[in-house]
Amino acid sequence: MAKVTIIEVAKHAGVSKSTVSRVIRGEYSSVNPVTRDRVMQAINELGYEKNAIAGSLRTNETKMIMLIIPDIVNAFWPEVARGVQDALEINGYTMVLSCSDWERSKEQRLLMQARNGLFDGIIINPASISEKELLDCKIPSVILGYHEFFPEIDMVGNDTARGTELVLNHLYELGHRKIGFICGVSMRSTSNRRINSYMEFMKKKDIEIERDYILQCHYGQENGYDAMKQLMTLQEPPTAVYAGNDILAIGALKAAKELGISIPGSCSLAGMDDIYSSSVTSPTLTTVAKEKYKVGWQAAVFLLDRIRSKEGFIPRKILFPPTLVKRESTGNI
Amino acid sequence: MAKVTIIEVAKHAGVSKSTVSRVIRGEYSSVNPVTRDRVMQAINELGYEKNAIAGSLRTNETKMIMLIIPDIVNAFWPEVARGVQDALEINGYTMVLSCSDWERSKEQRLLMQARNGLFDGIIINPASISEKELLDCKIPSVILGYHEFFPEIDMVGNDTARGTELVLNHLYELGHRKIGFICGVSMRSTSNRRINSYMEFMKKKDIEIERDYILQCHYGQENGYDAMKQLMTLQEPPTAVYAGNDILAIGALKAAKELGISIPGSCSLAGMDDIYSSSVTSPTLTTVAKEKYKVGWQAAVFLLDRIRSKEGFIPRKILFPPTLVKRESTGNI
DNA sequence: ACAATAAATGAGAACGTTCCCAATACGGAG
DNA sequence: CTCCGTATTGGGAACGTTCTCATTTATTGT
Repeated sequence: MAKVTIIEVAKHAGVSKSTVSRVIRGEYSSVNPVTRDRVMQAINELGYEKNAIAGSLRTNETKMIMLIIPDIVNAFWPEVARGVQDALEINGYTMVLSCSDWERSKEQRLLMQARNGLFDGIIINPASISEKELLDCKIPSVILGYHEFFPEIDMVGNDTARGTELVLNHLYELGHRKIGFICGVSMRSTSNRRINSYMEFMKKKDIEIERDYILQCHYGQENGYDAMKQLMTLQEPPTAVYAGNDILAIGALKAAKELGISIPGSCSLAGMDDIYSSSVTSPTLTTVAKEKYKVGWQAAVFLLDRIRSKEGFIPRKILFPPTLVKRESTGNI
Repeated sequence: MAKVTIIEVAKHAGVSKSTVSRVIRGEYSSVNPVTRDRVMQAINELGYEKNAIAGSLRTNETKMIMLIIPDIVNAFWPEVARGVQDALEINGYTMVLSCSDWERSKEQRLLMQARNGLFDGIIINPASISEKELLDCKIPSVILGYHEFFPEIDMVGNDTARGTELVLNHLYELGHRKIGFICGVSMRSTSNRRINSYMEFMKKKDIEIERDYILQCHYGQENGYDAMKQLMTLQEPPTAVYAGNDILAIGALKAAKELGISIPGSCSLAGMDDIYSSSVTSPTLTTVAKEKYKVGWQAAVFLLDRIRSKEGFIPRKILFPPTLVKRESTGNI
């Protein structure tokens, strides 16, 4: 009943605990095959199981990585998490998933745990912490998503600016010039960048920017709904609307239906993220697919890399190019 | 740079490490307020941070709980996970999330980690392991979902049989007697139970069971699509279809559209799970909402309970009653 | 057959806490 | 003034590994 330790195994096999330890850790090269077998047998007979905690105390590594995301319920993150997990797993690491809920206090509490030596690394989509706070953890880390304020840290995300451009260009090519923009506002800088992308595109195409066409709101379906109603009741409503994410677009679609506006007949509509739901509405939504799994995977790869070769890299940044998913909600003017 | 330990804090504050340890653990009752302050100050000045690993080695607890689910990408689980996490968090525990992918080997690997002493408890939706394997871990555990083969272990889930009954009754009351059933097949016993519920209901209502109305398939959208086509091309197609989950229902809806069958005009359609997507299709889908967050929360509560009062409980089982969500896809015959 | 090298093993000190028990200090009662 | 209970503190042994050396045993070349 009392749990069996390496020492008892050693006694039972008639060797020293050092030898048992070597066998456990798979350091076969330096232990005689026949004693190895004897030890193995002792392990099986006694039902020995290694105490990972004790090992970690000595080696200073836990083979566990903490992944901090704002919210698992949000459809985007689970797939990223899967990428992280799969990449870690084949390298013998375990993923620990936690949510910050965009709350500073939770985020800090989680980081604190990491500092306590429980994790060998952190992959985080930062909600409110600063680069300094992260660096202070003295633990290898990788940033998820585009964040301009973390110059020193590895980063992997999606090139949303490029995504915006893809959508706008698609609408432009369909003949649209009056393009509304329902822009989600997040805690960090992402959404302003999107507005910039929009502005730039318009400038590049020599389209005058109509302030009323740009609406900022939170990322909820009802916000998309409200925004769409607002856009459609302008004296001169846009002929196409780009919503900052699919949830907003779904809300917008609902508004259009209520107003009797045919999509894409009277107005084209496009979203971003390519969540599953956007493929089951009627009409199905044109949107931009971001890399999710791949982002998670790459983040894990970067992190493991850092963990293994401690020093002196320059920070690496990867933004994956998103792809346009053309569906039914966009059409010629 | 070298990390500062309890000993250096002790030196710096001019006390013994025992005293520092007491302060760290918040055992304030047995340390003089003034020395306490001195220790606190030393901690701050040196930037001391407790090494959780070392502590765990001694106390034999890590305050970490492993949650094993088949797949985070599946819309159902994230919310359960949130429930677990929130309940654990307020009790000072951390959730570690891992996915088994319904693979026996992964599941076993995860359990093995738990046996290694890394976790104080397990909450699991078992894919392939047996009760014995779980009990062998000698760690408090809770089963997620309905599983008949775990009599000795606490369990919390949804009463899907009741859910099926709710849907069927709803359709019955709308006048439907010819009810098709697209039944998902899972690795474990759940789906057979659903067929039983269906059979029982039909028997209770004195409706003769038409074998052709019952189709078994995997839980993919395309499977729902195929099944619906099959049902609708029978000589005497059903006037209502109940799909085992929303994904199947969405596939079925697509098939109906292609066949020009109006929903709910010519055929009613209902799903189960109440995933977000089922609220954005046209028509929106009638479905059954299961408790997700609550299930996770309750599982965590049970587990903590077990952890705290080691011995001799009888196993507890809770099945939450699901609720019918009436939407547009069901109507009078 | 002997030295030199390589392979296999063992002994014991870390790792940084917590826990048990002994030691000391401080009051108040007798 | 002494004794005893209580409140604080300190000392050192766990906890179960891994790691560094030293030691023993086998192997090779001459």
